[in-house]
Amino acid sequence: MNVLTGGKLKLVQAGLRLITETRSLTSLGLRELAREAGLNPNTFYRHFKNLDEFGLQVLGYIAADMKSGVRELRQMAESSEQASHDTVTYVYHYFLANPAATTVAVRELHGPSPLLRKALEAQLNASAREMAEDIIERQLVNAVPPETIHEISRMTIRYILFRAMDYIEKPEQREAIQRETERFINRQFRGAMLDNLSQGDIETLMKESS
Amino acid sequence: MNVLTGGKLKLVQAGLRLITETRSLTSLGLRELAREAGLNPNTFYRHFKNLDEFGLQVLGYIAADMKSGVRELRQMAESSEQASHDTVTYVYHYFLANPAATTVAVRELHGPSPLLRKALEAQLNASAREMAEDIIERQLVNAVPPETIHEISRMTIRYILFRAMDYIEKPEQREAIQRETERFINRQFRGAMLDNLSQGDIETLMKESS
DNA sequence: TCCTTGTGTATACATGTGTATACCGTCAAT
DNA sequence: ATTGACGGTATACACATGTATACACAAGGA
Repeated sequence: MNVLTGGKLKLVQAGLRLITETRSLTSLGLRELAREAGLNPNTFYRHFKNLDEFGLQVLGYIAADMKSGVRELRQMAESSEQASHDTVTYVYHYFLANPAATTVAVRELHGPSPLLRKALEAQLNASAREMAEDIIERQLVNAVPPETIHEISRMTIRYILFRAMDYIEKPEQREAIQRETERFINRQFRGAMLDNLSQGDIETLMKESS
Repeated sequence: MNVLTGGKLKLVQAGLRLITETRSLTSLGLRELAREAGLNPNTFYRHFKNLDEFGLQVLGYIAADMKSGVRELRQMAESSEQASHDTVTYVYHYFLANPAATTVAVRELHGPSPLLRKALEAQLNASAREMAEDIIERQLVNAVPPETIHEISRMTIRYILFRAMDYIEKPEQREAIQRETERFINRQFRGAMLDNLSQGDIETLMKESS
């Protein structure tokens, strides 16, 4: 049984709630958690060996959740422009719907715990790989070699996560952030098409097209 | 007198030392700090009102230091490729030489304290503005409108900071990270040159050049 | 000379923390 | 019907934390 019930669920939810407010996963206290969950402090031990295990488990659930979310992303899209727009829209909406999970991910990705950092990085790389393979399979940008697509995917995933906090916290900037992210992606891929051209080549190319 | 002396200096240094190890600025304790500094816990109060003020001051010193470092960046560079290479080299070396300051910046940029976050963001935006104005003044990429240069600068600054932790912690990846970052910047600017072209335009352009 | 100011120390207190031990109800299996 | 695991509780302990008050001592100006 992998699903959360009862006290364990309450504790995890309490953790996510606290994190969204002001805290970070690694700074949560056992008593604090129990208090927020409305349980006796010692109940914590019924479900987790210590706080590290708690953190890892929370991360695990978040990862599973995100993964199932991203999987739904495999949709139709005619062009790469279209794809980037759709993807960005979807991902940001996901972040907005799961602010706690997003905050955890952003905070702990550079947080003080090497354990959590490693786990999160693996998770991000997996997402990036999926994204890249999707792009390659659907031949959205076949002018760019696969390895470059993977690299850009990794960058993009991180950039989006980076902007996610602002997206969540500053509603009036959401549209701007989303468009900015789309520009980011498009410039990366378009720029990558010119990777093997020298700067001189590009300058003459630009003059020709004007 | 803006320079740090005696106990105050010791406390700030202790803070930076602790942060580089495992901690984050906002999670530092007053007693912990004093212990690391070899001082009596209450000496802390002689210099700082509370831990928030301590954090802000530390950030202030870091910001001042970084600013003076970045200012030295205004150097000669023939082309934008050359400039991006030089800049990236310099910035990463700076990070390497100031791991504590870098770690603080990365951690707190998305950390739990809104106060520190705001302060850091302002600092980053200032750096990005400087970078953009430098690029514009020296006409390194005059095919791209100023507003776009500013946008790319903001993205770049954040991306570099993002990668800084890996750069510091994984020596064997440093070269790779640096080259990756250069590609990032070049693709952004090259991609931006094509901003006002449709996807069809680009495809024909690519075919012509082959 | 005295007095103030700056810096560091010592002691003390209330509060919060992680953890250990022991107790209790529910419920399913034997 | 008894047993044992599971989830939850109560009490207690040792320790760390932020903070308040009071003391010490050096340097400098009046």
